[in-house]
Amino acid sequence: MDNKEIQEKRMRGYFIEATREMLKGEGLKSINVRAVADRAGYSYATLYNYFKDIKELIFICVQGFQEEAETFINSKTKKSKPGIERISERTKAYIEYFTQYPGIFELFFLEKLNTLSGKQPTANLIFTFYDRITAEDWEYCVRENIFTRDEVASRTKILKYSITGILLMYMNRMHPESYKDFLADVDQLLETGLRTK
Amino acid sequence: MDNKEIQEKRMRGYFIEATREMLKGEGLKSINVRAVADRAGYSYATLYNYFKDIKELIFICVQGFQEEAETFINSKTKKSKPGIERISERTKAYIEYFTQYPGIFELFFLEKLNTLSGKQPTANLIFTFYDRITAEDWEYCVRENIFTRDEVASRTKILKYSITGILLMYMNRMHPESYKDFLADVDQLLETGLRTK
DNA sequence: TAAATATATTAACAATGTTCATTATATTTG
DNA sequence: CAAATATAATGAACATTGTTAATATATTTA
Repeated sequence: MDNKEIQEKRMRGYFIEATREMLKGEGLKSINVRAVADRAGYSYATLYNYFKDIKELIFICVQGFQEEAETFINSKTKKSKPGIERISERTKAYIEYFTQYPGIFELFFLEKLNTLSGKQPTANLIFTFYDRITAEDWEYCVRENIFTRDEVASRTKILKYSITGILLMYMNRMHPESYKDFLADVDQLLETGLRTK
Repeated sequence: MDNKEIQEKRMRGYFIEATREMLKGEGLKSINVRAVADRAGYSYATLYNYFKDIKELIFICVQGFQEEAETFINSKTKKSKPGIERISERTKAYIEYFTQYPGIFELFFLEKLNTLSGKQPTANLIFTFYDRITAEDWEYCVRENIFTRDEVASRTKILKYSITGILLMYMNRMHPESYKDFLADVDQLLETGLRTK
C-alpha cells in the first residue's frame, strides 16, 4: 500500500469515525453532510472526495457496528454454559446492545436499505447476524441430541423473527411501556423458543 | 355543523385523500408538501391553513388505513371457521394487506412515531391492531377450552412479535427472498403459534 | 355596491444534499 | 531552492423540501 492509499484510508477513517460517533450518540436523524464533516474537521465538500455520498458513509458503519456488537456479546457470555443457556444469554446481550444504541438498531432494521448503495450484501449481513451469533450453540444442541436439525431450523426462525419484532416495537417506544415489561416478554419468547417441546 | 365547518372538513379531506393515494402508491418517500398540495389541487401553503404540518397529515391517514385493512380482513375471512382456523386466516389477510401496500407498512412500523404529533395514541392504535383483529377468536378458544387464558396471552405475543418481525424483514427485502418462501415461513410461525402444545 | 373578513397564493428563508470552479497545499522537477 | 505541476480542500452555487410571512383574491356583510 503506497503513501497515497495510506493517506486516503486515513481520511476515510476520520469521516467514518465521526459518523459512527454520531450514530451511536444521537442516531440517524442527526447525521448530515455538514455535521459529519465538521466533526471530522473538514469542509462538507471534502467528504465527497472520499465517498460517493452520505449514504455510502452510513452504510460502511454497519459492518463495524456488527463487529462491535459481536465483541460485546462474546464478552458478556464468556462463562455461559454452551447450548440452550448460552443461546438465551447471547440473545439477551444482542438485545442489550441495541437498546443501548437505538440509533444502531434504527440503522440496521428501520433504514430502508433500498436507498443504500451496495444494498444486497449489507441486507444479508444484517439478516444473518442473529443466526451467526447463535449458530455455534444450535450446532451444540444438535450434537448433544437436544434438538433435531429440523427443530433447530424452526426454532431459530421463530426466535429471530419474534426478537426482531419485539425490538422494533419497543424501540419505537410503542410497547411494552417499561424496560422491565419488555425484558419479561423477551424472557417469555426465549422460554417458548428454547424450552418448550 | 355550519357552512364554515363543512367547507373546512371538505378541504381537509382533499389533502388527506391526496396523501392516502400517494402513501398507497409510492409510499412515504414520495410524500412532500408540494406534491400533496399539487395532487389536492392547491398551493403548498394552503396546506398549512388546514394542518399544523405535513406530519399531522400523514399521521391522520393511519386510522383510515386501519379501517381499510380491517374491512379487507373481514371480507377475506367471512366464511372461516371460528377459532384457530380463523386466527390463521385473518393473520394471513393482515399480512396480505401490508404486502400489497408496502408504503402503509412503512408508515405503521418503520416511521419513528416520535416525530409524529399526537404520538402516543397512534402508537397504541398500531400496537393493538393485530390484537384487535384476532381478539374475538382468541376469546372463542378460551370459551371452547382450546387454550387457557395464560396460553392465549403468551401465544398472542409470540405471534404478534414474530409476524411483525418477518414482515419487517420481508418488506425491507432482506429475507426471505421470494414471496413463496416468505409465505412458507409465515405458515410455520402460525403452525407453531397455534397448533403446537 | 363597498368595506370587512376569510381564504389562497406567491415570495422568501432555512436546512440539507450535491456539484464544480477556485483556491490552497504538497510534490516534483529543473 | 524556485518554478511548475499535481493533488487536495474549500466556498460558492444550485436543487429539494419544510415552513412562515406578506400579498392577492374571493366571500360575506352592512
